[in-house]
Amino acid sequence: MTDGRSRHPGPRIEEVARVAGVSKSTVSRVINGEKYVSERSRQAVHRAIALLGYSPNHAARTLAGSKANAIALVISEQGSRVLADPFFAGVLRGVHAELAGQHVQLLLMMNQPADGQDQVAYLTGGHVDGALVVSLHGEDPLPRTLHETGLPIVVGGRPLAGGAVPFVDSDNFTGALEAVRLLVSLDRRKIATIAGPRDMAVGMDRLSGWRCGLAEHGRSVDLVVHSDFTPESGAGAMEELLRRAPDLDAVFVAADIMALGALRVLQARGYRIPHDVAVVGFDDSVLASTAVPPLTTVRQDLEQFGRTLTWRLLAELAGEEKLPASVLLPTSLVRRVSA
Amino acid sequence: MTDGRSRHPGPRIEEVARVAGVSKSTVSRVINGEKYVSERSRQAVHRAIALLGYSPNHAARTLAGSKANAIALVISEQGSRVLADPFFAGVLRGVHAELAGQHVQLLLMMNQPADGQDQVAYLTGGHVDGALVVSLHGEDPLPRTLHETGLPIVVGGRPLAGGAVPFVDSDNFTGALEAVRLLVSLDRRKIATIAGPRDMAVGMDRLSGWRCGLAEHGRSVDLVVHSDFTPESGAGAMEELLRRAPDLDAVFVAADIMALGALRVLQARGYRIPHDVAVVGFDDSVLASTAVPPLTTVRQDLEQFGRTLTWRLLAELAGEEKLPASVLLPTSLVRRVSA
DNA sequence: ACCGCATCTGGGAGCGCTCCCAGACCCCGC
DNA sequence: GCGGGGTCTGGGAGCGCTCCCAGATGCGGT
Repeated sequence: MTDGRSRHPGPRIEEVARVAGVSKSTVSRVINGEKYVSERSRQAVHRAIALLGYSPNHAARTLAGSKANAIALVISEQGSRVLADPFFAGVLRGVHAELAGQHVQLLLMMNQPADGQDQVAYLTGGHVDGALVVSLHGEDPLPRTLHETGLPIVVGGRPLAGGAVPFVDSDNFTGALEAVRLLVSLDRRKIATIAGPRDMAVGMDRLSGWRCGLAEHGRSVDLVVHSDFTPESGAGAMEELLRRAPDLDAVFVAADIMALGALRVLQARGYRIPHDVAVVGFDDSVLASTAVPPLTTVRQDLEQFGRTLTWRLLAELAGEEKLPASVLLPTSLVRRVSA
Repeated sequence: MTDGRSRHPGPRIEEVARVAGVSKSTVSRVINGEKYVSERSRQAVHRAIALLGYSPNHAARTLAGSKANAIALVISEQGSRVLADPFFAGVLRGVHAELAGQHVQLLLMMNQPADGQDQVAYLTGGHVDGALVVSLHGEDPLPRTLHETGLPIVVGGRPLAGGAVPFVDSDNFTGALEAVRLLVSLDRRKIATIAGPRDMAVGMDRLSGWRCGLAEHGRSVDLVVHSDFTPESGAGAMEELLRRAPDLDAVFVAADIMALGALRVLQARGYRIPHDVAVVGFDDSVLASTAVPPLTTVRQDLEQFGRTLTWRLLAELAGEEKLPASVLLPTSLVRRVSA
């Protein structure tokens, strides 16, 4: 059962050419969308392709041509930090959608601690035309390293490790800012935050938004506890906040998953939500709508994230000019019960 | 910045041959681990490869050879059912680990409703040597379709759509069985279950385990409500169970994520856990340890799942004989507070 | 001594494309 | 009329490998 399908199945370009009554050069031009092909030939080729069910051989194109017709999706799990799951599938769906009909293969690579050098070598070795690097750990050196080799890359999530690496990210700052503005408009006086870790841009940007939102109303920005995107640490952070300010009346939590822990602690302490303490999360994950009470949160569109990431890379590969160095995607406040 | 890296960077096989003082045929043999190469030549080639930093050109190997040196990871999201996220990243990590050092590219494809036929054509078109099909929807026809074309595939999760398609799955049946045995040993008299949907093998297998566990003690297997792996539906199912049997004293919930909803309903109704009602979940997701109270659950090792999936496919591609048609991976009970 | 077989080696065809070059044809301006 | 473009076309080299074939060498059995 292992094979039976011989060498390379299906018709070759030669055959398409014969059926279409043109040369294989012309067929190649049609496939690659070049100009200088008459409408007549183009039609004939398309008909022949459809008739024969022709699909170009990827390896041959890559070998003969000057591009690899493939991009890599690199998932960089720097250190022990594990990729946040919900994030992943959503983005992936977007990437795939954007790639549809592009004759571009999507190669998957995970950056395991061991194979740092190998991976760079592989990526810059001409196997791919560019890479999408999804790295939640902001100081991961990989994006910069790759960018410096000249390989076109786009990073998902703002890299902290500087350089002029193009990236796509959700507008975490503005999302947080609007969350705070909502809390202010609800007349909350003492607004705390449970922030993400300091070495992740996503955490820091949300923290900045919170700070700005308070600063623009002349409020104090003291009530910050850093945490690490797990429910336990969210609970721990909430406990500390309550110790420091038992009379707080609002918390902006930098991730729904942490908000779950915070909610639990608040309720255990007898705070009513949102009456005593208003809570706003971030992400609008599946957890938000099913929390008790349902969580008001900041939504980011992960599929859009993936699409944009891919679009940006493909545009660069297509040689487009004047591309934005980076893109911030809008977030939106989803109002539920907790605030 | 778009290029500068010329056609195909790095040394060719010819150059390795020159440096090693052998012919390129011999280098090729070494790379592919063929026999009939003297130890002397082998060493020389390895040294030359290391010296030059040579890495074989994937496209050329594929074009010249009779295999594609790539496998596909197909994520089949049949219908509107969205791939369960936590599942995904874990499995992926395992797949990648198993592939390390194998000179095999991992291609990612998602089966979007639109492109069913294209995808089959692509997969059977010689671009890949085999495929890993991860499909949570048991009646998805894709695994069977692919298998019938003769393309070597392994399915992650037992397919319901019959055929003799090789698969790897967690031993959901035994996991559920042991969960029930635990509940029985705790002297619970009225053990209900919140099951998964009927069209997913993962749901049905866990249900069977529950049934068997009760049957072996002559208990009734009436208290079943089907649900769909979301917290809301878990809550709804719990409500219905309580309506039917307010005096139940244990629930086996077929997924942690549903257990969250069930826990909430039980507590809202004033049931103490585990005192009044014991709850056992499944998956040991991150949610389980942080639930209140921490959830006793059945653990499946997702990374192992991915590794096994990949191992099975690679073994088949290597022409290994006597491979098991399918593999069930052990699960283990994780005892926490809820039961 | 011979033949066989297993072991090791190099040469060269060719995988299916893309890209370059040369040429045919047209329409324009002078 | 003729030259200089732009448009369209086909032929063929060659991308970097693998695989086949032919040959060279060694070692056993008869």
